[in-house]
Amino acid sequence: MPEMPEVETVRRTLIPLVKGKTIKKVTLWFPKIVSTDHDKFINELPGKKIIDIDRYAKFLLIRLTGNLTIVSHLRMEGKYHLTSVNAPKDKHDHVQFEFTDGTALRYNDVRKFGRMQLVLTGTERMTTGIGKLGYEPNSAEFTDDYFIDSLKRKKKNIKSTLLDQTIVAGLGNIYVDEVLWRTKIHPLSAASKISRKKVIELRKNINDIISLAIKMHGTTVHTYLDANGHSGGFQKELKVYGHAGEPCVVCGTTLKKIKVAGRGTTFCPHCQVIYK
DNA sequence: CTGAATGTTTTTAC
DNA sequence: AGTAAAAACATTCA
Repeated sequence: MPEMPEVETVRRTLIPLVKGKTIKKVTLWFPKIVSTDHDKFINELPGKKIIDIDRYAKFLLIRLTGNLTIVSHLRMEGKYHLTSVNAPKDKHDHVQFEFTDGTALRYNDVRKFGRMQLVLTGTERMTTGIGKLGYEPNSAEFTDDYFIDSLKRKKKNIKSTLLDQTIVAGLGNIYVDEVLWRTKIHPLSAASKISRKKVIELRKNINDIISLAIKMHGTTVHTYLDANGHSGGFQKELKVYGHAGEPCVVCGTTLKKIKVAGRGTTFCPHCQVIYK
């Protein structure tokens, strides 16, 4: 489902639904979603209260009393929704957090790719793979110098580089295509060969597009919905993703779709320059 | 039937 | 050893 703007939208819509609620019981209908100890997940959560929800890149961090944090990654299709405890279970509801007030937070995921981990608050970077991530767009650490220097040492193409999360964390397939189109860089360009000037422009566009997408509550292109079941608004702003075969809005050239890093990649063969 | 779909992790291959 | 490409995960839809 989601890249950083969608996860941020989920975070914002989820907080008013669950903050302050106390967990009464946890049910794992599809236990594999939880990749830490299942008994601990079921036994340690009852009695704990949800204090807040944070986010790093595409990871949600559900903060609980008792110094506990549930690290939740929605991967491709994960969704949260609040129901009454006795509402019928959807075919793809996999985890339920039942609260003391009779409501329940359910995790629904058609493809079952999403994962949750229960960790001690403060240890997330050590225990969950968040430690391998690069900086977030719009963070103080994501500077021109850092970005220029990081791209210089990469040996692969720019699309794969932006997707792998180790330099910038939070972009996914949709926003990478959009950002590269806006910066007029061909997705197969060697990351290390892009000029300093273009890298600076690229960083600005990453920041701008992510900010705008968050403002518009994310992008719904497949099945993404926020915690209230609402779709995003940024799909109206997409210029290349999902528009293969249509004319480029800048030059009119037919947008082309290829495969890069195993992912569908749409770009304008005329506007986007290849650096190699 | 075949392939592709918002993503990460694991395996394989240099 | 470290990087990068490929496969795996599971389901639905065109």
